[in-house]
Amino acid sequence: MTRQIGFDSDEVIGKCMKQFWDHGFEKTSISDLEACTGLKRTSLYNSFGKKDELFRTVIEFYIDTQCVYWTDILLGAENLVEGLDQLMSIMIRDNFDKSYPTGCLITYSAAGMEHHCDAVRGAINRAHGVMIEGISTAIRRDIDGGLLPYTLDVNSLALFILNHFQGTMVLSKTVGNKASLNAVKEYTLNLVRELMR
Amino acid sequence: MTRQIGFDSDEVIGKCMKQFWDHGFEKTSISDLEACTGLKRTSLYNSFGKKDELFRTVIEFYIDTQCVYWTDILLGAENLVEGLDQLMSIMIRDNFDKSYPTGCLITYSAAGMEHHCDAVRGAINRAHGVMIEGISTAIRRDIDGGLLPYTLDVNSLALFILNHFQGTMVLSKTVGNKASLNAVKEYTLNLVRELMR
DNA sequence: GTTATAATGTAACGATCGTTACAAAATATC
DNA sequence: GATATTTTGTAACGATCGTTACATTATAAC
Repeated sequence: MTRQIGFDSDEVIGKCMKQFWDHGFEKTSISDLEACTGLKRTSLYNSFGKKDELFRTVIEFYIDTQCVYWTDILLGAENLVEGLDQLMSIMIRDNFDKSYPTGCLITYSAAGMEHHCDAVRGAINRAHGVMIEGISTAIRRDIDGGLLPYTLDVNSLALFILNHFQGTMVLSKTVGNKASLNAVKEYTLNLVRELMR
Repeated sequence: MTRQIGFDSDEVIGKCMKQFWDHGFEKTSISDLEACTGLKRTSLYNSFGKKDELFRTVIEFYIDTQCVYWTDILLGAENLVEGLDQLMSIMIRDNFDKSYPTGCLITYSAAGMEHHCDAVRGAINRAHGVMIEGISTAIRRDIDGGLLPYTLDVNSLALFILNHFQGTMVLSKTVGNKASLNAVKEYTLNLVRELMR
């Protein structure tokens, strides 16, 4: 009975995500979003609401793709150390892959936490929650397998690892050097290995 | 021969610093700076140049006060572990002190690195450099004192510690909880303690 | 007190921002 | 093919942005 929408929603969200990821919320204008999606602002507003709401949708999309991509690597490995090694290597590699934005959309957004509306702040917190949950699952699996002591505080170790991730996402903006970040990686890996004895 | 300036320069820079620290570069308008300093835009432009240039000056001021405040704590302690323990505790405490902005001006600015001009990017890098230098000095002191092995790679350990700092500055925006961040701190401290054996 | 110089105050500039009103074009149902 | 409905395109809205031109006020040197 009516005209059908002429674009794939996920594809558009993906393009917006890349734009926000690259330039941040403030520095991405509606005109930028028009340019990167090929759509007119009216279509964007009709389908995704205001800039705030679109950004929230973008973060959810980021969680469903990027965060899940990361936790899948972590959980696809034999054990925590193996998974961390792979994941951190990939994070560093991707940060120097010019075809993708540097850093992390969530890290960037969390740094400007106060400027966002409740819904966006909720999404940012959810992203951290997803990462913590993925890491915690990997830790618990190793505890159950007898690789890590059952006395270990899962939450705080998971937060330590997330702390490392966030730090690396910041440093990859200033340290233009893969080797240095890989050296940092080794320290964190060694720490986890120590826990296994 | 001419009218004298009617304000203390450092005091004004300090007020601008707090504003940028709290709200970031983009979200701080010239009107905001007028409001927080009590000066008119003309005076700000006359004394400090354009927004970019003022921001650069603010970052230098941040280095000379905040970064030096941190490295002084690190170097004022008996050894690296002691210094790190004190410094991290103070960082966490200050992040929850409502009378001061949360997080770190440099972390925030580094996250949006690409949007800044060359001069500002240079200042951000210099800030990281100052921190690395401070940490490295503390490490070398322990090596010289026989507390740490002389085979230790100073640069990468310093970067690992800075990585931890940056992570914590990000997480303090989402983790509204001192105890969690202190638990993370303990992991990093234990790692450094392990290096001493 | 006159004069030169610089700080301050007022007001506006053009540009860009997010958002919306409204007309035009397109398509599924009848 | 006519009708209803929704997407698209055009254009503008008011607000705010960083910046500047210019008049005014204040002060040091003569």
